[in-house]
Amino acid sequence: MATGRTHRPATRSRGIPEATVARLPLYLRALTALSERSVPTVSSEELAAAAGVNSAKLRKDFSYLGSYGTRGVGYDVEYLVYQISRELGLTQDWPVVIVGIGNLGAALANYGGFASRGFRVAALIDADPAMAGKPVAGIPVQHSDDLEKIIQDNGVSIGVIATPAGAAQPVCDRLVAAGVTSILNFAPTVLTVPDGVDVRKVDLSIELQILAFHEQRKAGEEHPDGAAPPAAAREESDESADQGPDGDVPAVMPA
Amino acid sequence: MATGRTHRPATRSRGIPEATVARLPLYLRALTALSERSVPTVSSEELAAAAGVNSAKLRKDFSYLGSYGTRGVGYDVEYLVYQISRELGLTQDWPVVIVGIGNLGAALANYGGFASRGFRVAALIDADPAMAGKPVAGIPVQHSDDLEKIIQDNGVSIGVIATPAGAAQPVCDRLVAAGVTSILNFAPTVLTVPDGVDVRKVDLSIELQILAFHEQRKAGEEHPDGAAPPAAAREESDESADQGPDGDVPAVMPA
DNA sequence: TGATGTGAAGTCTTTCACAGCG
DNA sequence: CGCTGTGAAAGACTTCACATCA
Repeated sequence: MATGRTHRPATRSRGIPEATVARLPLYLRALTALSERSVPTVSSEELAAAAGVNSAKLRKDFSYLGSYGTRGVGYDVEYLVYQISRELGLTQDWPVVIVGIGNLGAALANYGGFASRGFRVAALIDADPAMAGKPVAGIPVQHSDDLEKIIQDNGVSIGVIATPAGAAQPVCDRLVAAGVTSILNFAPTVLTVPDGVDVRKVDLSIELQILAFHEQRKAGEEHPDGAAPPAAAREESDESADQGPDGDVPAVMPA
Repeated sequence: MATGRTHRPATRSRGIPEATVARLPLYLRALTALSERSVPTVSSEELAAAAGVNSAKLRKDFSYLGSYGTRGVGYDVEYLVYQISRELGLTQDWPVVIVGIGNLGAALANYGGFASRGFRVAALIDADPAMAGKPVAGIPVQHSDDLEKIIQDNGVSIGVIATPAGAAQPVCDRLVAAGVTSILNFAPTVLTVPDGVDVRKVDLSIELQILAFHEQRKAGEEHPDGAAPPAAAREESDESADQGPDGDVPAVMPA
């Protein structure tokens, strides 16, 4: 998931497994929906279904947080929402900067889910002087010359990189030097950061390639030519989360 | 709601571990960069560094594909590019539809990495009649009434959902019914699909929350001192470190 | 000689299955 | 009685370390 390139070992966080941390937002979303419907309690079974995981996993996950349920009853929705929010650090405000206000950066700036939970777009930064001052999603774009000052003035510790691949590492370096310790990278490139800095990547291209891999398999197994199909051609489904790096590769095809 | 959730057994595809599949695109990207620089061969060490993984992992990953290296020398770049491309199914054309042409959908449509590698945006679909006919990224948006026909006419098996959360499941259902078997979901919601359909999700909000979790820990563990110094990125102790002080204020929850 | 390929060991994650509490 | 919480078992993934071979 993240952290310095210098392969960091198991980054267990305060005893909570990374896999569990990655699911907490999922649970939180499901719980929030229940909360809005004024549902008072949920069983692990119900909540698990809503979050798309199995109930044993969910209970195990929650066990890392503490014993927040009631046997024979389930979990108190409001209480759990609060506990998970706190665990995730969402009870505080996180100013975020987005660097690279192109199509994607602008879409991210406009994305509602951003501001929704503790995250606040503190500034938009772009290297193009022509963009400076132009408002995007109601926020004026600032020039990257002022990146360091912007980070410091706003106490930003989370940065989102939505620049072209080539600009990503330099931007990353500047963000880190200015004090950013968490980066969400949308550029199709691997970022190198010092220890203590977390990087998560989101990469359309990688996700598509993974889908293509499975898709190819399905096609191959479905109707195996004219022979008898090996069992049924099913499997997998479910959903997944995760990050994904990489990005650009023309299809070459030597012999 | 068929939650065919009954544990899908395999997490492996054709003997290739899922974790490995997820890294192949990374290797491919690194290899392509080398190829463009006309580098003839790479060692596992070099390639691993470029892809941001460790060399043992990379060698193990490649071992699932076959023995494509030469002892004492390394891997032939062009040959590996081809082998991985083939394994990922990138030697064929994958028509893709994007449903939901809002800020994000439009950004995705414009994203170059899309078309670059075997993936081709076959159609853009939106529910807003006002969008119909309007070209985005040079492709005219079509109305969702015609979704099924569009899927079938173009032989689409991969769909990208960039609609608001509420529309995602219905759109997903229609895509699947029309023949789509792989879905990349950008909507912040859990999709339920029948077995045999793959879903991968990309969720900004979840990624940020995961970062916030770690960020919060850094701040708390830093120097159990006063305020947290920004610039100096402290590192997290690797390994174990089970003990996370984090004596957060025992929270009382909101009623 | 030098780097791959790979059993084996180690670590993390998921799942099972049931004790135990409300 | 129902559902949580959790040891224990199973499984997946990573890392080690070295035999192996070009």
